[in-house]
Amino acid sequence: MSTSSRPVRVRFAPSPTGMLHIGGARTALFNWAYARSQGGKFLLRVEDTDTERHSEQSLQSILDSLRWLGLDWDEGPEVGGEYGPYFQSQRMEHYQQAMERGLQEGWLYRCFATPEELQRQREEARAAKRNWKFDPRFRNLSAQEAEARAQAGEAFVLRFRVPSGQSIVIDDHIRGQVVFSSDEVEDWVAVRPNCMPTYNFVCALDDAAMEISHVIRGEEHLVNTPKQIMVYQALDLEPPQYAHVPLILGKDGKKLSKRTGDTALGDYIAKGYPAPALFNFLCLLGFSIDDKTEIFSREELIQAFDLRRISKAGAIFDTDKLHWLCGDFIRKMPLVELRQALAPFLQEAGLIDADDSDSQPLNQLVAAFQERLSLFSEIVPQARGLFGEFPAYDEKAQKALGGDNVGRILGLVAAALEQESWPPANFAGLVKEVAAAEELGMGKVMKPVRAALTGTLGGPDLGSVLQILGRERSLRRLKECHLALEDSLGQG
RNA sequence: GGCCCCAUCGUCUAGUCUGGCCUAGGACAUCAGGUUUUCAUCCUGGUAACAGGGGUUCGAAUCCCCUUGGGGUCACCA
Repeated sequence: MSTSSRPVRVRFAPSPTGMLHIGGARTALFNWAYARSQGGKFLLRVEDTDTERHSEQSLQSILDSLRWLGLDWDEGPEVGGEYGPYFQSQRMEHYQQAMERGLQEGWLYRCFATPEELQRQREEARAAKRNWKFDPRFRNLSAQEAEARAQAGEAFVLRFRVPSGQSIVIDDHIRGQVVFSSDEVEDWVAVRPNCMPTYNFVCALDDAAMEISHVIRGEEHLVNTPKQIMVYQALDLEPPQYAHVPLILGKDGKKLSKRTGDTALGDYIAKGYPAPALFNFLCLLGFSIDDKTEIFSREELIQAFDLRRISKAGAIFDTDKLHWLCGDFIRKMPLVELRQALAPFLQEAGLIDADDSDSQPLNQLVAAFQERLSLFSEIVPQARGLFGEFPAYDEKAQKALGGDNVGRILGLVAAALEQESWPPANFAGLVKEVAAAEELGMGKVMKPVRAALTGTLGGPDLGSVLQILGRERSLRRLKECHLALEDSLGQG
């Protein structure tokens, strides 16, 4: 059967050695989108052949991250499937068979060179500015001798016998035709001395066993592809189709790394990035629906997804645009949802009680800041000044409070406010009256009032601020500020 | 260094396969105005790119070659 007519089966194959990387998340996303757009299957396979490094905790956090992004898998951990197991550490029998076959058919051979020897050879070659491939001494050792040395207990690895003089052609969906010469490929290690197979070997073996039709992965794997294709050829199987996605770059133009910002999806979750915004943004990195569409839903993506619309060049992770997108999502969220998203951050900061998810002040806070947030966590410093203790006056506020008659004005506003029912029906009108009586512009009154109320000059309209603060706290802040100013006047 | 990939505004990109509709479109950022009691939002407008050089062609951002630049990779990691 030709690969093009095979049912679409794609996989994301994380190695549970840490949190899910942003790049990995996007790769998973593209795989998912392709499967969903083609009516195929999206599977997860855990690459845990390096027993030293993998951890259950990493796996859980990776699965959580994928779920958070809304990437559901049809086969894999926790859901099973017909092609399992989906943990490489549980697939040893499969690999064992292939090893034996490879040894028998001669495309795998035992290499007895020690790591130290190889290391030395590499260094020598580097010093002599020579290219070094591998130690060829064992490539043509007779089967009997190799067998004998193995029997004698000598440690060995299994190397893949790379044929010489061949062209390996990859018809990449994104990159077009890429040709490698087999002469450039070393006799790579397929099986470690402890019998654990290595990545390139199991990857091909499992992709074949799981009938993966399309391998969609990061461009850093492009150079591995010839090795994997050779495994298919040795097994007399047809390789899958490939699509190598460009890398996500940091501000420095290099592969995104911790140096230049958060690289783990978990970091973004913790900081309160809205999931649909991050989902959308990840798509925009290296993919476009058309010349205009910036914001789209999962359904619209599935509808429009096409491997041909993935670009070839690497993309810098543009946090400015991400923040804009997040803010846009937040502005469009129904208030109830936004409140639910914000509540955990406020609770964590001790600004609301665990059972307070629907109080009036909270609802007003949410409404007042909806258009001022780009991340959920940004509500915390804002709420702190309104729900918590009065924050210190910032520089601009101090300046606003330093004008002539400010103390007097605050007193007037406070007095007028005290006469009003609560919440005041028309606070702006009230301020206007005070301003008119004092023959001042409205701003001359609003500014100091705002400063007295919030300690700063920016923020939601004061009508909302009053409601969030409540009558008692509002009046207290105004009066305290008023008194402080009168005092300093009296003294000075 | 070898091999491989890539190259449009500062950034993400459309346009490239199937040359002409491109006086190169959109978005973010930025700048300037407007709305608003401040901030934010919102609206309007501006600045800003086909890396360079050769070809091919009536015509090239688009095809070919070279140069330059950037990236990836060279493990008993994945």
